[in-house]
This record gives sequence, C-alpha cells and structure tokens, in this order.
Amino acid sequence: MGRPPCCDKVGVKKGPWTPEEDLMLVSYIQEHGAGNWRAVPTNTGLMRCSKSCRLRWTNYLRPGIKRGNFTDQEEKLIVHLQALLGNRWAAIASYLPERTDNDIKNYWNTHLKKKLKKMQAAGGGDDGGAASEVGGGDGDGDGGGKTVKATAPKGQWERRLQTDIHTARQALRDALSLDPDPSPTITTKTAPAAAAAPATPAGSSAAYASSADNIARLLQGWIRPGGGGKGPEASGSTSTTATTQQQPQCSGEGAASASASQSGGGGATAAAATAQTPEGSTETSKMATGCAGPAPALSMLESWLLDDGGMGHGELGLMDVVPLGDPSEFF
DNA sequence: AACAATCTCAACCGCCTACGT
DNA sequence: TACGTAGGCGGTTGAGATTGT
Repeated sequence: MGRPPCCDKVGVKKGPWTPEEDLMLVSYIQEHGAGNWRAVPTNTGLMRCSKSCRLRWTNYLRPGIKRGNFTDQEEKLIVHLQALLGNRWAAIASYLPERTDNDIKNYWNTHLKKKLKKMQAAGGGDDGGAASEVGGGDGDGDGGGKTVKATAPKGQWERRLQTDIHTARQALRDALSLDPDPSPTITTKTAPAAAAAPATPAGSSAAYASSADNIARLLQGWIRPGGGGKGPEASGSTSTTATTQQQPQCSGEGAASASASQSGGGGATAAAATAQTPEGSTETSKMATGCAGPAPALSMLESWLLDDGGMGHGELGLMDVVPLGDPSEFF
C-alpha cells in the first residue's frame, strides 16, 4: 500500500546490458548482497527495472555459472528431469547448480526438443521412456508447474516436492543405468567453438563476452574465500522458494557461505559440510560446487544413488538432509 | 562476396505466490 | 481480512551470429 510500483516503465532502459551497467550492478551487490532488488536501481542509478537487475544477476553475472557446452550427462539429466517434472526449469536447474534455468530452458527449446523428436521419429533412442513421454507433449509435458503451483496448497506443494525428488531419483537411476555411451548424437554444432573457448558463450558477441569474463574475474576478486558472509548470498537472498539464485557458488569460494546461509532455515548441515571443503581438496568438493570439468553434479548423484542402494532409507535420508525445495543443497 | 535461412541466447512480458501494510 | 508490492517462474521474442547457397 502506498508503495510505488516496481517499474513505472518510464525512463526504464531496456535491451542488452552494457559492461558498465554490469559493473555497477556487481559492485552494488558486492556491497549490499543480492536481494532487495527494488532498491538496486535506486541505489545504483541504473535505469533498469528491478526485475531486470535480478535477472541479469541470476542469469549472467552470478558467480559459478557455467555456459555453453552441455555435457552428455547434463543432457540426460535434463531430459529425464523434464520428463518427470515438466517445464519446471527452476526445479530442474536446482539439479544442475552451475546452470541457470534460463540456460536450461533455452537448451531444451533449441536442442533437446529437436533431438528427442528426431529420436522418436527414428523409433526411439537411448532415452526411450523419457523421450516418449516428452515427445507426447512436445516438451510441454504435464504443464505441471503453473497448474499445480496455482492450485496446490503449501502442504500439498511440499508433498509434491517429495514426490518430485522421489521420481527424480528414479529418473537419475535410469539415466545412470543407461548406456553411458556418450553418443555423438548429442553433440552440438557449437561444440567446436565452445571447445576452443569453453568459458565464453558459444556464438554471440565475443567482444562482450570478454567483458563478461572481466566481470567474472572481478567477482572472483571480491568473493571472500571461506565465505565470511560478505558475499551476495550472505545477506540478501530471499528464501521462500528454491531458485537458481541460491545455488552454491563456483570454486568453493562462495560455496561455503552460500550453503551456510541457505541452510539457515533448516537442516542441510550435511550438504553444507560437503560444500565447505576447501577448493580442490577433493574431487567431490569440486564437483559439488559445479566447477569441475564436464561432469559436475553427476558424481554426487551417483554416490547419492549408490549410497542408499534401495529406496528405503535413502528417501528418508534425502528428505532429512535436503531442505524442501532446494535439492541442490544435496550437492 | 553477397544474400538468405537458420540458430542461439539474452532479455522482456505476464502471471502467480508470498509477504508486508 | 483485504489490498498491494516484490520476487520468482515459465513462455516468448528479437537481435546478432552462424551456416548454407
């Protein structure tokens, strides 16, 4: 009441962000942390809508984001999770900590949908079940997200989440038990370029990409090792839902603080402890923070699956350890 | 070399839910 | 309790890059 709307649409700049704007945003978040997005344009002088600032941060500037070059395993994960969860990209992204929901969504729409269609047309591929499910709705799946979200009360939502995690586990089990065959059908045409310069987005605006890299370096500079709580995750992030913005940060630098602050509400201590392992101390920690090479989260998933052997205690354990709504904690 | 077609992905839009007043 | 805003999510779009002719 009485508050002005978020974006009055007057004098709000649109379109691509400039490196200068990025820097303004980054330095603001450096000081104040991510969150309270409404205050960002006001305090930074950015002529951007608060939503735009949040989006820019979560999809592009946030540390720990991996771009381009989806691995075979990532693809499989996405395919299976999409088949199970529908187009709930944020939920799917929580299983791929270093990918943004936007990235996954784009990748699905541009690559995977076609591939699955092709596979289906060819009489099924290595992703049999998932592919057929997905193909049925042309990737729009059950349309689950909105409908359910809109109608399910909180308790139901939590139950649904449990079910999601359950089904996701089964899917992962399937995916992992499938022939690991890194079939070349999955290669993308941008692969060569990306292989040459893995850290930059394949394709567009190389010049700007280098700016983004600079910003990334800047970010690395200001994120305190050990996560003293100064990082963006320490103060700002809202916590009502599981979103990509709360994923562990890259290289373990921000990860510890991220996990620590994320777990604020509930348990998740185990996950946090894992993430707090100093960078490079173990392979697991690297993978857990999503900053290893090509197969980041999956080893964790594998151990998770292998861990419980049967669904029995595993399910319970998972629910105990992973705060509802943020399965990525588990990584 | 020039043009057209296709692809990629960053960003916007609108809707929904949670939360504050 | 009602109302309004902020934050979050998924769908869609359009500019730029890439590939094919």
